[in-house]
Amino acid sequence: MNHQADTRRPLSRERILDKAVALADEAGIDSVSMRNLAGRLGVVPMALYKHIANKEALLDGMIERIVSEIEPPTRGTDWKSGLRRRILSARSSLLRHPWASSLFESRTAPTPVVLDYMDSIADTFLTGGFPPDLTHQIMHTLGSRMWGFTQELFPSPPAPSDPGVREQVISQMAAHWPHIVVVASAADHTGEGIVGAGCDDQYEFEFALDLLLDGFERLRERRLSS
Amino acid sequence: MNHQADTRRPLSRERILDKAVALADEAGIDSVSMRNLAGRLGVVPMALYKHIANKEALLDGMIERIVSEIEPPTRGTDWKSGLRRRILSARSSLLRHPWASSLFESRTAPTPVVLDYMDSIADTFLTGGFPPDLTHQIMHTLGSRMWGFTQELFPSPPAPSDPGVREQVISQMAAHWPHIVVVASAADHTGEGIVGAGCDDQYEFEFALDLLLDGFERLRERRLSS
DNA sequence: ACCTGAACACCGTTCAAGT
DNA sequence: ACCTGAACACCGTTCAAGT
Repeated sequence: MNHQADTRRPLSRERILDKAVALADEAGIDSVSMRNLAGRLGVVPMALYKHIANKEALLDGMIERIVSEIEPPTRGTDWKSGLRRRILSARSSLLRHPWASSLFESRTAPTPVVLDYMDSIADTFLTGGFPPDLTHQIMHTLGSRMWGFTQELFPSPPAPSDPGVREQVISQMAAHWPHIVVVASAADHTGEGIVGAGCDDQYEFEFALDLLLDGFERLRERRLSS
Repeated sequence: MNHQADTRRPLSRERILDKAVALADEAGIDSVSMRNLAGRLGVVPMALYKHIANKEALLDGMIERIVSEIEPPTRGTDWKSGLRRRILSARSSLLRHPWASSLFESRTAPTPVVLDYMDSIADTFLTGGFPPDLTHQIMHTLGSRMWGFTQELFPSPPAPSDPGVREQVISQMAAHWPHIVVVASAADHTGEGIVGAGCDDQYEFEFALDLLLDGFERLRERRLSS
């Protein structure tokens, strides 16, 4: 038994979720299997099933842990800065656990904790003067950015450390996809301008978030004035 | 052999991908396993490995099929309407295969076909007068909407067909999450206004897309005039 | 009440062998 | 050159049995 299993403490939902999150942080989400997790807890796989219905429930429980870390809404601010702050808090919560955003994407049914968060976001808009139908549309528009993440579909290859090799990779890419290379090299807010290195995810996230929030504000003004 | 395997035709990458797409359409992406797929082709699992490196390569090949269905760029239009048209074409391509967007989300490394598409999107912006750094930022902002989909994180439970039961579910939800119910019921562009039924995904997608495109245009004007 | 052992029906992938 | 058989190291989950 090389995982120092603590067989004295009894198993519990809490202890299982703690270990699941720790295991995912340490070895990636793929290593969170019922069997492996049980092994880490010094227990036979079936022992888990007395505390957690099945694997889906385990994953939902892990999501719950992440969502619980998000800052509660701050009262007394305008909708825009309050929301901005809260979403950036959700983001930092997600960033602490690199597996979290892909797990989020894979879930289909929302749990109560997830609904609580969405309810409070809806409340922020409604209280901020957005009519319900507009709130509906802009919440769809916000999408996963409500949880502080975006799908990273743009290629950011692990840039080779050797500058010569890197140069070569870039020129090979440029032969096939010249516009991608131009655009990828133009992330000049870090002052580097190198493919796969000059892109600051936090900057990009806030850029997109602010574009959306400004867009929402404009729609709200248009509604209120008509 | 109840899957009418055609043992006369030789196996090929094309034939494997055809069957994989058909299998996913018919039985869901989870049923696309190397073993099950091989069975449908009347062949032993290992036979696939002579034509496709591994499961990852199979999934990448399936993505390729989807991306190939997207309309090529139309020359002679302004960047905005050309892009809008192309993205909506990507969307209809994705909608033909319900498993496609979640498969997209799961991929990490872009294939050449994927890079081709992104290169042509970048080209559209650059040719349309966007400087490279702004193009970089707005392509991040566009995110998965470039491919015609958004994560559906808003709860849309399968609405019970019985109106009485439905009424009851809604009032139970309203007890815990009143704002969600208000907002979900407000999708009045279909004239229904019922949770889980009144929401038109295509309308929501176009709403969000247009908000983004308008935002991009405004940023471009600001740059050009400064 | 809580944990265990053995089993079932699956995975992706390897290796050496067949034709 | 292309396909096969057997095996390895895994999955999630069931059931009946132990303490």
